[in-house]
Amino acid sequence: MLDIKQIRENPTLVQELLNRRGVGKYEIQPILYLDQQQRELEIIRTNIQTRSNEIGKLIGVKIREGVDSKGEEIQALKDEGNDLKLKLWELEPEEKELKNKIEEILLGLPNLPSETTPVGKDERENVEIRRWGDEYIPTNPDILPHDEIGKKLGILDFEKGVKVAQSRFVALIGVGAAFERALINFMLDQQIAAGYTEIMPPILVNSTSLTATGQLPKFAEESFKCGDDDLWLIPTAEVPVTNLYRDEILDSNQLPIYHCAYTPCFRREAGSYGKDTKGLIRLHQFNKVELVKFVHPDTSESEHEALVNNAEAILQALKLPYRVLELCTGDIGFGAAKCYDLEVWIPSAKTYREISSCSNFKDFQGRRGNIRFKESGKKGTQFVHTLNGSGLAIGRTMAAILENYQQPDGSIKVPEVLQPYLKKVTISN
RNA sequence: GGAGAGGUGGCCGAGCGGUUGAAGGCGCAGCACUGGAAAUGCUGUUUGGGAGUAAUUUCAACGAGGGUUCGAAUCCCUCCCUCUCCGCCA
Repeated sequence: MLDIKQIRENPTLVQELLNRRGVGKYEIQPILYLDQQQRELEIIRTNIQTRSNEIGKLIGVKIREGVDSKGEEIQALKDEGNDLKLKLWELEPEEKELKNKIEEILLGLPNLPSETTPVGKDERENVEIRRWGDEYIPTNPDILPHDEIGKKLGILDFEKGVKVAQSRFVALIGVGAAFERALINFMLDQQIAAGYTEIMPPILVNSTSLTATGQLPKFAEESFKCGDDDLWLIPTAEVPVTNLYRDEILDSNQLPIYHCAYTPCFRREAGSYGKDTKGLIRLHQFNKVELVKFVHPDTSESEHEALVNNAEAILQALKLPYRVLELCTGDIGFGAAKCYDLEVWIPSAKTYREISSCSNFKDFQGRRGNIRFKESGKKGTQFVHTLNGSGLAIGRTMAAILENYQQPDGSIKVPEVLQPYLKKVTISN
Protein backbone atom coordinates (compact mmCIF):
# COMPACT_ATOMS: atom_id res chain seq x y z
CA MET A 1 0.00 0.00 0.00
CA LEU A 2 1.20 3.47 -0.79
CA ASP A 3 1.43 6.16 1.85
CA ILE A 4 -1.50 8.54 1.50
CA LYS A 5 0.68 11.31 2.94
CA GLN A 6 3.26 10.76 0.26
CA ILE A 7 0.58 10.89 -2.41
CA ARG A 8 -0.81 14.07 -0.88
CA GLU A 9 2.55 15.77 -0.56
CA ASN A 10 4.24 14.59 -3.77
CA PRO A 11 1.44 13.86 -6.22
CA THR A 12 3.52 14.60 -9.27
CA LEU A 13 6.35 12.28 -8.28
CA VAL A 14 3.99 9.47 -7.30
CA GLN A 15 2.07 9.75 -10.55
CA GLU A 16 5.29 9.84 -12.52
CA LEU A 17 6.54 6.65 -10.87
CA LEU A 18 3.22 4.88 -11.38
CA ASN A 19 3.32 5.88 -15.02
CA ARG A 20 6.52 3.91 -15.38
CA ARG A 21 4.43 0.80 -14.89
CA GLY A 22 2.30 1.88 -17.83
CA VAL A 23 0.89 5.27 -18.70
CA GLY A 24 -2.81 5.57 -17.93
CA LYS A 25 -2.91 2.38 -15.87
CA TYR A 26 -3.07 4.03 -12.48
CA GLU A 27 -4.36 7.50 -11.67
CA ILE A 28 -3.98 9.17 -8.32
CA GLN A 29 -6.22 12.15 -9.08
CA PRO A 30 -9.37 10.48 -7.69
CA ILE A 31 -7.59 9.71 -4.44
CA LEU A 32 -6.37 13.26 -4.03
CA TYR A 33 -9.88 14.54 -4.46
CA LEU A 34 -11.43 12.07 -2.02
CA ASP A 35 -8.68 12.69 0.49
CA GLN A 36 -9.30 16.44 0.35
CA GLN A 37 -13.01 15.92 0.94
CA GLN A 38 -12.44 13.49 3.73
CA ARG A 39 -10.14 15.81 5.61
CA GLU A 40 -12.54 18.73 5.30
CA LEU A 41 -15.29 16.59 6.72
CA GLU A 42 -13.04 15.37 9.46
CA ILE A 43 -12.37 18.89 10.70
CA ILE A 44 -16.09 19.64 10.93
CA ARG A 45 -16.89 16.34 12.57
CA THR A 46 -14.08 16.62 15.08
CA ASN A 47 -15.26 20.04 16.24
CA ILE A 48 -18.73 18.71 16.91
CA GLN A 49 -17.27 15.73 18.68
CA THR A 50 -15.18 17.98 20.90
CA ARG A 51 -18.22 19.91 22.05
CA SER A 52 -20.18 16.73 22.54
CA ASN A 53 -17.42 15.34 24.75
CA GLU A 54 -17.41 18.58 26.76
CA ILE A 55 -21.13 18.26 27.40
CA GLY A 56 -20.78 14.70 28.54
CA LYS A 57 -18.09 15.62 31.02
CA LEU A 58 -19.91 18.73 32.18
CA ILE A 59 -23.05 16.81 33.04
CA GLY A 60 -21.01 14.39 35.06
CA VAL A 61 -19.35 17.22 36.99
CA LYS A 62 -22.62 19.07 37.64
CA ILE A 63 -24.38 15.99 38.94
CA ARG A 64 -21.52 15.24 41.28
CA GLU A 65 -21.67 18.84 42.48
CA GLY A 66 -25.28 18.26 43.41
CA VAL A 67 -27.13 19.89 40.55
CA ASP A 68 -30.56 18.33 40.05
CA SER A 69 -30.17 15.75 37.32
CA LYS A 70 -33.80 16.23 36.32
CA GLY A 71 -33.54 20.03 36.38
CA GLU A 72 -33.52 22.55 33.56
CA GLU A 73 -29.78 23.14 33.49
CA ILE A 74 -29.01 19.49 32.88
CA GLN A 75 -31.88 19.12 30.47
CA ALA A 76 -30.54 21.98 28.34
CA LEU A 77 -27.18 20.27 28.10
CA LYS A 78 -28.81 16.97 27.21
CA ASP A 79 -30.77 18.67 24.48
CA GLU A 80 -27.65 20.20 23.02
CA GLY A 81 -25.97 16.82 23.20
CA ASN A 82 -28.84 15.26 21.30
CA ASP A 83 -28.66 17.91 18.60
CA LEU A 84 -24.97 17.28 18.13
CA LYS A 85 -25.58 13.58 18.01
CA LEU A 86 -28.00 14.02 15.13
CA LYS A 87 -25.40 16.01 13.21
CA LEU A 88 -22.78 13.36 13.86
CA TRP A 89 -25.11 10.65 12.64
CA GLU A 90 -25.29 12.53 9.40
CA LEU A 91 -21.58 13.22 8.98
CA GLU A 92 -20.09 9.96 10.21
CA PRO A 93 -21.38 7.63 7.49
CA GLU A 94 -20.40 10.17 4.87
CA GLU A 95 -16.85 10.35 6.15
CA LYS A 96 -16.64 6.62 6.58
CA GLU A 97 -17.69 6.05 3.02
CA LEU A 98 -14.97 8.39 1.83
CA LYS A 99 -12.41 6.57 3.95
CA ASN A 100 -13.52 3.22 2.61
CA LYS A 101 -13.27 4.42 -0.95
CA ILE A 102 -9.79 5.77 -0.35
CA GLU A 103 -8.73 2.51 1.26
CA GLU A 104 -10.19 0.54 -1.60
CA ILE A 105 -8.33 2.53 -4.23
CA LEU A 106 -5.15 2.48 -2.19
CA LEU A 107 -5.27 -1.33 -1.93
CA GLY A 108 -5.59 -1.49 -5.70
CA LEU A 109 -2.55 0.65 -6.40
CA PRO A 110 0.75 -1.16 -6.96
CA ASN A 111 4.03 -0.23 -5.33
CA LEU A 112 6.15 2.56 -6.74
CA PRO A 113 9.09 1.20 -8.70
CA SER A 114 12.50 2.08 -7.32
CA GLU A 115 14.31 4.92 -9.00
CA THR A 116 16.85 2.34 -10.14
CA THR A 117 14.36 -0.07 -11.66
CA PRO A 118 14.83 0.04 -15.43
CA VAL A 119 11.94 1.65 -17.24
CA GLY A 120 10.29 -0.56 -19.80
CA LYS A 121 6.96 -1.72 -21.18
CA ASP A 122 7.05 -5.49 -20.73
CA GLU A 123 9.28 -8.51 -20.23
CA ARG A 124 11.13 -7.80 -23.46
CA GLU A 125 12.70 -4.79 -21.81
CA ASN A 126 14.07 -6.62 -18.79
CA VAL A 127 17.78 -6.16 -18.39
CA GLU A 128 20.23 -9.02 -18.19
CA ILE A 129 22.63 -8.31 -15.35
CA ARG A 130 24.92 -11.32 -15.50
CA ARG A 131 25.24 -14.93 -16.59
CA TRP A 132 26.82 -17.77 -14.75
CA GLY A 133 27.91 -21.26 -15.72
CA ASP A 134 28.09 -21.03 -19.52
CA GLU A 135 30.71 -23.77 -19.30
CA TYR A 136 28.08 -26.11 -17.86
CA ILE A 137 25.68 -25.71 -20.78
CA PRO A 138 25.40 -29.22 -22.26
CA THR A 139 26.69 -29.63 -25.78
CA ASN A 140 24.73 -32.80 -26.54
CA PRO A 141 22.04 -31.77 -29.08
CA ASP A 142 19.73 -34.74 -28.34
CA ILE A 143 18.59 -33.87 -24.86
CA LEU A 144 15.04 -34.97 -24.16
CA PRO A 145 12.64 -32.59 -22.48
CA HIS A 146 12.50 -33.20 -18.75
CA ASP A 147 8.95 -34.54 -18.80
CA GLU A 148 9.81 -37.13 -21.43
CA ILE A 149 12.94 -38.35 -19.71
CA GLY A 150 11.07 -38.31 -16.42
CA LYS A 151 8.39 -40.57 -17.86
CA LYS A 152 11.00 -42.87 -19.36
CA LEU A 153 12.75 -43.21 -16.05
CA GLY A 154 9.44 -43.87 -14.35
CA ILE A 155 9.85 -41.01 -11.88
CA LEU A 156 7.24 -38.54 -13.19
CA ASP A 157 3.66 -39.54 -13.84
CA PHE A 158 1.50 -36.81 -15.27
CA GLU A 159 -1.43 -39.08 -16.18
CA LYS A 160 -1.80 -40.13 -12.59
CA GLY A 161 -1.69 -36.49 -11.53
CA VAL A 162 -4.57 -35.78 -13.87
CA LYS A 163 -6.54 -38.80 -12.68
CA VAL A 164 -6.13 -38.00 -9.02
CA ALA A 165 -6.68 -34.28 -9.38
CA GLN A 166 -6.71 -32.41 -12.67
CA SER A 167 -4.43 -31.29 -15.43
CA ARG A 168 -1.35 -29.45 -14.19
CA PHE A 169 -0.82 -31.91 -11.35
CA VAL A 170 1.86 -34.54 -11.16
CA ALA A 171 2.68 -37.62 -9.12
CA LEU A 172 6.34 -38.25 -8.35
CA ILE A 173 7.23 -41.91 -8.22
CA GLY A 174 10.04 -43.66 -6.40
CA VAL A 175 13.33 -41.90 -7.02
CA GLY A 176 11.33 -38.93 -8.36
CA ALA A 177 9.76 -38.40 -4.95
CA ALA A 178 13.08 -38.94 -3.19
CA PHE A 179 14.72 -36.51 -5.58
CA GLU A 180 12.19 -33.81 -4.73
CA ARG A 181 12.80 -34.43 -1.05
CA ALA A 182 16.55 -34.31 -1.53
CA LEU A 183 16.31 -30.96 -3.27
CA ILE A 184 14.13 -29.54 -0.50
CA ASN A 185 16.52 -30.69 2.19
CA PHE A 186 19.58 -29.51 0.36
CA MET A 187 18.14 -26.06 -0.23
CA LEU A 188 16.92 -25.67 3.33
CA ASP A 189 20.23 -26.81 4.78
CA GLN A 190 22.14 -24.39 2.62
CA GLN A 191 19.91 -21.42 3.45
CA ILE A 192 19.94 -22.24 7.14
CA ALA A 193 23.72 -22.25 6.94
CA ALA A 194 23.48 -18.84 5.26
CA GLY A 195 21.68 -17.50 8.32
CA TYR A 196 18.01 -18.07 7.66
CA THR A 197 15.77 -19.49 10.37
CA GLU A 198 13.52 -22.23 9.08
CA ILE A 199 9.76 -21.87 9.36
CA MET A 200 7.13 -24.47 8.66
CA PRO A 201 4.05 -22.30 8.38
CA PRO A 202 0.37 -22.97 7.80
CA ILE A 203 -0.30 -23.44 4.12
CA LEU A 204 -3.89 -22.31 4.48
CA VAL A 205 -4.14 -18.62 5.28
CA ASN A 206 -6.95 -16.13 5.88
CA SER A 207 -7.90 -13.17 3.70
CA THR A 208 -6.22 -10.67 5.96
CA SER A 209 -2.90 -12.38 5.38
CA LEU A 210 -3.34 -12.42 1.62
CA THR A 211 -4.25 -8.74 1.68
CA ALA A 212 -1.13 -7.86 3.65
CA THR A 213 1.20 -9.41 1.11
CA GLY A 214 -0.76 -7.98 -1.84
CA GLN A 215 -2.47 -11.00 -3.42
CA LEU A 216 -5.85 -9.64 -2.34
CA PRO A 217 -7.99 -7.90 -3.30
CA LYS A 218 -6.67 -7.66 -6.86
CA PHE A 219 -5.56 -11.21 -7.57
CA ALA A 220 -8.26 -13.33 -5.95
CA GLU A 221 -8.68 -15.43 -9.09
CA GLU A 222 -5.06 -16.61 -8.84
CA SER A 223 -5.51 -18.48 -5.56
CA PHE A 224 -7.53 -21.51 -4.51
CA LYS A 225 -10.15 -20.71 -1.89
CA CYS A 226 -11.68 -23.12 0.58
CA GLY A 227 -15.34 -22.47 0.02
CA ASP A 228 -16.69 -22.94 3.53
CA ASP A 229 -14.04 -21.00 5.36
CA ASP A 230 -12.13 -17.80 5.08
CA LEU A 231 -9.07 -19.80 4.14
CA TRP A 232 -6.99 -19.95 1.01
CA LEU A 233 -4.24 -22.28 -0.19
CA ILE A 234 -1.04 -20.29 -0.25
CA PRO A 235 0.40 -19.34 -3.65
CA THR A 236 3.81 -18.95 -1.99
CA ALA A 237 5.32 -19.25 1.49
CA GLU A 238 5.85 -15.50 1.29
CA VAL A 239 2.27 -15.12 2.51
CA PRO A 240 2.34 -17.03 5.81
CA VAL A 241 5.94 -16.15 6.59
CA THR A 242 5.54 -12.41 6.01
CA ASN A 243 2.35 -12.48 8.07
CA LEU A 244 4.19 -14.02 11.01
CA TYR A 245 4.83 -10.46 12.14
CA ARG A 246 1.61 -8.79 11.02
CA ASP A 247 0.33 -6.16 13.47
CA GLU A 248 3.50 -6.32 15.48
CA ILE A 249 5.90 -3.65 16.59
CA LEU A 250 9.38 -5.12 16.53
CA ASP A 251 12.35 -3.70 18.32
CA SER A 252 14.93 -2.35 15.89
CA ASN A 253 17.59 -4.62 17.39
CA GLN A 254 15.52 -7.66 16.32
CA LEU A 255 16.19 -6.68 12.71
CA PRO A 256 17.14 -8.01 10.32
CA ILE A 257 15.05 -11.18 10.49
CA TYR A 258 15.82 -13.90 7.94
CA HIS A 259 13.46 -16.81 7.37
CA CYS A 260 13.41 -19.69 4.96
CA ALA A 261 10.49 -22.02 4.52
CA TYR A 262 9.67 -25.04 2.47
CA THR A 263 6.01 -25.25 1.48
CA PRO A 264 3.87 -26.56 -1.31
CA CYS A 265 2.43 -23.67 -3.33
CA PHE A 266 -0.89 -23.56 -5.12
CA ARG A 267 -1.79 -21.38 -8.07
CA ARG A 268 -4.79 -21.40 -10.34
CA GLU A 269 -2.72 -20.14 -13.27
CA ALA A 270 -5.77 -18.39 -14.59
CA GLY A 271 -4.95 -16.75 -17.87
CA SER A 272 -2.15 -19.11 -18.79
CA TYR A 273 -4.27 -21.68 -20.61
CA GLY A 274 -2.20 -23.37 -23.23
CA LYS A 275 1.09 -22.12 -21.78
CA ASP A 276 3.62 -24.68 -20.57
CA THR A 277 1.03 -27.40 -20.58
CA LYS A 278 3.63 -30.12 -20.38
CA GLY A 279 6.02 -30.99 -17.64
CA LEU A 280 6.91 -29.50 -14.31
CA ILE A 281 7.16 -25.89 -15.36
CA ARG A 282 3.65 -24.67 -14.60
CA LEU A 283 1.63 -26.78 -12.16
CA HIS A 284 -1.26 -25.93 -9.89
CA GLN A 285 0.74 -27.42 -7.04
CA PHE A 286 4.49 -27.18 -6.70
CA ASN A 287 7.11 -27.16 -3.99
CA LYS A 288 9.29 -24.22 -3.18
CA VAL A 289 11.82 -23.07 -0.64
CA GLU A 290 11.23 -19.41 0.01
CA LEU A 291 13.48 -16.77 1.55
CA VAL A 292 11.90 -13.88 3.44
CA LYS A 293 13.64 -10.93 5.07
CA PHE A 294 12.42 -8.20 7.39
CA VAL A 295 14.91 -5.36 7.44
CA HIS A 296 15.57 -1.77 8.41
CA PRO A 297 14.74 0.58 5.50
CA ASP A 298 18.32 1.84 5.37
CA THR A 299 19.63 -1.61 4.52
CA SER A 300 16.98 -2.98 2.22
CA GLU A 301 18.95 -2.47 -0.98
CA SER A 302 22.04 -4.30 0.17
CA GLU A 303 19.84 -6.95 1.78
CA HIS A 304 18.19 -7.42 -1.59
CA GLU A 305 21.50 -8.03 -3.34
CA ALA A 306 22.48 -10.48 -0.61
CA LEU A 307 19.19 -12.33 -0.97
CA VAL A 308 19.71 -12.73 -4.70
CA ASN A 309 23.16 -14.09 -3.97
CA ASN A 310 21.70 -16.62 -1.54
CA ALA A 311 19.34 -17.85 -4.25
CA GLU A 312 22.13 -17.92 -6.83
CA ALA A 313 24.31 -19.94 -4.48
CA ILE A 314 21.91 -22.86 -4.88
CA LEU A 315 22.20 -22.82 -8.65
CA GLN A 316 25.95 -22.50 -8.40
CA ALA A 317 26.19 -25.40 -5.98
CA LEU A 318 24.13 -27.46 -8.41
CA LYS A 319 26.26 -26.20 -11.29
CA LEU A 320 23.22 -25.15 -13.28
CA PRO A 321 23.76 -22.42 -15.86
CA TYR A 322 21.63 -19.37 -15.24
CA ARG A 323 21.29 -15.68 -15.82
CA VAL A 324 20.08 -12.81 -13.66
CA LEU A 325 17.55 -10.39 -15.04
CA GLU A 326 16.54 -7.11 -13.56
CA LEU A 327 12.85 -6.73 -14.30
CA CYS A 328 11.71 -3.51 -15.87
CA THR A 329 8.94 -1.30 -14.53
CA GLY A 330 6.43 -2.86 -16.90
CA ASP A 331 7.13 -6.38 -15.65
CA ILE A 332 7.76 -6.15 -11.91
CA GLY A 333 5.12 -7.58 -9.63
CA PHE A 334 2.32 -5.60 -8.05
CA GLY A 335 4.00 -5.14 -4.67
CA ALA A 336 7.60 -5.00 -5.77
CA ALA A 337 9.70 -1.88 -6.03
CA LYS A 338 12.58 -3.78 -7.56
CA CYS A 339 12.92 -7.35 -8.67
CA TYR A 340 15.56 -9.72 -9.97
CA ASP A 341 14.61 -12.95 -11.70
CA LEU A 342 16.94 -15.90 -11.85
CA GLU A 343 16.51 -17.93 -15.01
CA VAL A 344 17.94 -21.39 -15.39
CA TRP A 345 19.05 -22.90 -18.67
CA ILE A 346 16.58 -25.42 -20.11
CA PRO A 347 18.50 -27.27 -22.85
CA SER A 348 15.53 -28.90 -24.60
CA ALA A 349 13.96 -25.50 -25.17
CA LYS A 350 17.32 -23.79 -25.67
CA THR A 351 16.14 -21.02 -23.43
CA TYR A 352 16.33 -19.67 -19.90
CA ARG A 353 13.31 -20.17 -17.66
CA GLU A 354 12.46 -18.38 -14.43
CA ILE A 355 13.40 -20.39 -11.38
CA SER A 356 13.46 -17.64 -8.76
CA SER A 357 12.08 -14.18 -8.36
CA CYS A 358 13.66 -11.94 -5.73
CA SER A 359 11.76 -8.82 -4.84
CA ASN A 360 12.22 -5.83 -2.60
CA PHE A 361 8.82 -4.66 -1.43
CA LYS A 362 10.19 -1.75 0.58
CA ASP A 363 7.45 -0.70 3.02
CA PHE A 364 4.58 -1.80 0.76
CA GLN A 365 3.76 -5.00 2.64
CA GLY A 366 4.82 -3.53 5.96
CA ARG A 367 2.16 -0.89 5.60
CA ARG A 368 -0.54 -3.29 4.40
CA GLY A 369 0.27 -5.75 7.17
CA ASN A 370 1.08 -3.13 9.78
CA ILE A 371 4.51 -4.60 10.46
CA ARG A 372 6.48 -1.97 12.24
CA PHE A 373 9.59 -1.48 14.31
CA LYS A 374 10.65 0.98 16.93
CA GLU A 375 14.07 2.45 17.22
CA SER A 376 15.07 3.19 20.78
CA GLY A 377 15.55 6.89 21.29
CA LYS A 378 13.38 7.72 18.30
CA LYS A 379 9.75 8.55 18.76
CA GLY A 380 7.09 6.77 16.79
CA THR A 381 7.37 3.67 14.68
CA GLN A 382 8.48 2.88 11.14
CA PHE A 383 7.36 0.21 8.74
CA VAL A 384 9.82 -2.59 8.14
CA HIS A 385 11.01 -3.33 4.64
CA THR A 386 10.21 -6.84 3.44
CA LEU A 387 12.02 -8.82 0.79
CA ASN A 388 11.57 -12.28 -0.51
CA GLY A 389 12.73 -14.63 -3.18
CA SER A 390 12.59 -18.25 -4.15
CA GLY A 391 15.51 -20.25 -3.07
CA LEU A 392 14.42 -22.08 -5.26
CA ALA A 393 11.36 -23.46 -7.00
CA ILE A 394 11.86 -27.21 -6.55
CA GLY A 395 9.97 -28.57 -9.57
CA ARG A 396 11.73 -26.30 -11.99
CA THR A 397 15.06 -27.17 -10.42
CA MET A 398 14.28 -30.85 -10.94
CA ALA A 399 13.36 -30.11 -14.55
CA ALA A 400 16.64 -28.28 -15.07
CA ILE A 401 18.65 -31.12 -13.57
CA LEU A 402 16.84 -33.79 -15.61
CA GLU A 403 17.98 -31.97 -18.71
CA ASN A 404 21.32 -30.41 -17.87
CA TYR A 405 22.56 -33.60 -16.24
CA GLN A 406 21.09 -35.94 -18.83
CA GLN A 407 23.59 -38.49 -20.19
CA PRO A 408 23.60 -39.86 -23.77
CA ASP A 409 22.34 -43.22 -22.43
CA GLY A 410 19.27 -41.56 -20.94
CA SER A 411 20.44 -41.73 -17.36
CA ILE A 412 20.75 -38.70 -15.12
CA LYS A 413 23.93 -37.89 -13.29
CA VAL A 414 23.09 -36.68 -9.78
CA PRO A 415 24.71 -33.32 -9.02
CA GLU A 416 27.51 -33.81 -6.55
CA VAL A 417 25.98 -31.78 -3.74
CA LEU A 418 22.79 -33.82 -3.97
CA GLN A 419 24.45 -37.22 -3.84
CA PRO A 420 24.60 -37.37 -0.04
CA TYR A 421 20.92 -36.43 0.09
CA LEU A 422 19.70 -38.85 -2.57
CA LYS A 423 22.30 -41.49 -1.76
CA LYS A 424 22.72 -42.09 -5.47
CA VAL A 425 25.20 -41.11 -8.15
CA THR A 426 22.97 -41.67 -11.14
CA ILE A 427 19.30 -42.10 -11.85
CA SER A 428 18.56 -44.76 -14.45
CA ASN A 429 16.12 -47.52 -15.25
C1' G B 1 -19.86 -31.49 16.85
C1' G B 2 -21.83 -30.67 22.50
C1' A B 3 -21.04 -27.78 27.27
C1' G B 4 -18.61 -23.81 29.77
C1' A B 5 -14.98 -19.58 30.40
C1' G B 6 -12.74 -15.51 28.32
C1' G B 7 -10.70 -11.55 24.80
C1' U B 8 -8.15 -4.54 28.35
C1' G B 9 -1.54 -0.91 26.99
C1' G B 10 5.30 -4.20 25.23
C1' C B 11 3.66 -8.20 28.94
C1' C B 12 0.72 -9.62 33.52
C1' G B 13 -3.66 -7.74 35.59
C1' A B 14 -7.74 -4.36 37.90
C1' G B 15 -11.92 -1.73 36.46
C1' C B 16 -18.37 -3.47 35.09
C1' G B 17 -22.32 3.85 33.35
C1' G B 18 -19.55 9.85 34.53
C1' U B 19 -13.14 14.36 34.39
C1' U B 20 -10.54 6.22 32.76
C1' G B 21 -5.99 6.42 27.64
C1' A B 22 -7.36 3.37 31.45
C1' A B 23 -5.30 1.48 39.01
C1' G B 24 -1.32 -1.90 40.45
C1' G B 25 2.76 -4.84 38.95
C1' C B 26 6.62 -6.43 35.46
C1' G B 27 9.59 -4.70 31.67
C1' C B 28 12.01 -0.44 29.49
C1' A B 29 14.39 4.71 29.63
C1' G B 30 16.35 8.84 32.45
C1' C B 31 17.95 10.85 37.12
C1' A B 32 19.66 10.18 42.28
C1' C B 33 22.64 7.02 45.46
C1' U B 34 27.85 4.20 44.30
C1' G B 35 34.79 4.04 43.06
C1' G B 36 31.71 1.06 39.66
C1' A B 37 27.60 -2.19 39.85
C1' A B 38 23.49 -4.69 42.38
C1' A B 39 19.63 -3.25 45.55
C1' U B 40 16.73 1.08 46.55
C1' G B 41 14.25 5.81 45.54
C1' C B 42 12.23 9.46 42.17
C1' U B 43 10.53 10.65 37.21
C1' G B 44 8.96 9.11 32.59
C1' U B 45 7.07 5.24 29.28
C1' U B 46 0.51 3.15 23.85
C1' U B 47 -0.78 3.72 18.86
C1' G B 48 -3.12 6.03 14.75
C1' G B 49 -5.71 10.29 12.14
C1' G B 50 -6.49 15.74 11.72
C1' A B 51 -5.00 21.15 12.46
C1' G B 52 -0.30 24.04 13.27
C1' U B 53 6.60 26.11 10.99
C1' A B 54 6.53 24.76 16.11
C1' A B 55 5.36 24.58 21.32
C1' U B 56 0.78 22.58 21.20
C1' U B 57 -4.07 20.98 20.40
C1' U B 58 -8.04 17.83 19.00
C1' C B 59 -10.40 13.16 17.54
C1' A B 60 -10.28 7.85 17.61
C1' A B 61 -8.92 3.00 19.74
C1' C B 62 -10.20 -1.75 25.94
C1' G B 63 -11.36 -8.57 19.84
C1' A B 64 -14.71 -6.52 15.30
C1' G B 65 -19.29 -4.27 13.87
C1' G B 66 -24.01 -2.22 15.31
C1' G B 67 -27.45 -0.30 19.33
C1' U B 68 -29.12 2.24 24.15
C1' U B 69 -27.43 7.01 26.66
C1' C B 70 -25.98 13.88 27.35
C1' G B 71 -21.94 10.23 28.42
C1' A B 72 -19.91 3.12 27.44
C1' A B 73 -13.90 -0.68 28.62
C1' U B 74 -18.40 -0.98 31.60
C1' C B 75 -25.48 -2.23 29.51
C1' C B 76 -27.95 -4.79 24.86
C1' C B 77 -27.49 -7.39 19.88
C1' U B 78 -24.53 -9.77 15.91
C1' C B 79 -19.99 -11.77 14.34
C1' C B 80 -14.78 -13.36 14.99
C1' C B 81 -11.04 -15.49 17.87
C1' U B 82 -8.73 -18.02 22.18
C1' C B 83 -8.89 -21.38 26.34
C1' U B 84 -11.03 -25.68 29.36
C1' C B 85 -13.99 -30.23 29.55
C1' C B 86 -16.64 -34.11 26.59
C1' G B 87 -17.01 -36.62 21.74
C1' C B 88 -14.38 -37.78 17.08
C1' C B 89 -9.62 -38.19 14.82
C1' A B 90 -3.85 -38.14 11.93
